[in-house]
Amino acid sequence: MDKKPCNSQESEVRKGPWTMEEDMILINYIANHGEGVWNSLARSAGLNRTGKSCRLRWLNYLRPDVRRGNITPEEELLIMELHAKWGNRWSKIASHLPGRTDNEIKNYWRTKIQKNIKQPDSLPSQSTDQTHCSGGTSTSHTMSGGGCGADQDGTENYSPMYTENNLAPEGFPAPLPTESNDNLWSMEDLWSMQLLHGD
DNA sequence: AATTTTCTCAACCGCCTTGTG
DNA sequence: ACACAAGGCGGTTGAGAAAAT
Repeated sequence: MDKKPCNSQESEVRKGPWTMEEDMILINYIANHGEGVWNSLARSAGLNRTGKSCRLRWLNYLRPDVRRGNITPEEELLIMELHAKWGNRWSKIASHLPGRTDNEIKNYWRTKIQKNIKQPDSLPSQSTDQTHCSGGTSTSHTMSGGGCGADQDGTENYSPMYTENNLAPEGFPAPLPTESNDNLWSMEDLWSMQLLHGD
């Protein structure tokens, strides 16, 4: 790791919503060079973003195998089961839901499930058995190192299953057909532009 | 039709862990 | 063994969209 703070760059670091152009740069760069070493990636790609920001953008939004759209009842059930088991270990839970990101699951939990827990009247049929885990969310940072290390099934990794009819650059899983097209304006455009720009 | 309220989601922040020199 | 930097994770917030009044 290079320990250079990269001098004045920091003052130029952009924040806030990503532009389409930035998305394209990031996608294009990763398509050609792969992920990893986010700080230098951000620099090399010419993005005035922090490595963290690039990583987040990629993982939560740009990654071609990100599955967007409604959480299915099956997924909801799984989320509740896993949450009951592990608490707020969102990334861990997400690893068992192909194409879903920890951020998405976290949001879903907070907006949908947690709300239902607070209003038992409106509980969906299956959520009755998990009210206990609302208290369990307080696992907070006790996890570090210990608890969640006991990952019985950490081996079963995330197998992208939505890779059909896609146009992805070589070596890339394809963009997923999503249930809701809200974000597709950018993703489709970006991916096709990325293809045009090629390598 | 206009305004207000509620909901959803993308992104940032701070802390912790891990890796490297 | 220690210090530093980067990566990763969970919590929180703000903006925009949708729904309700």
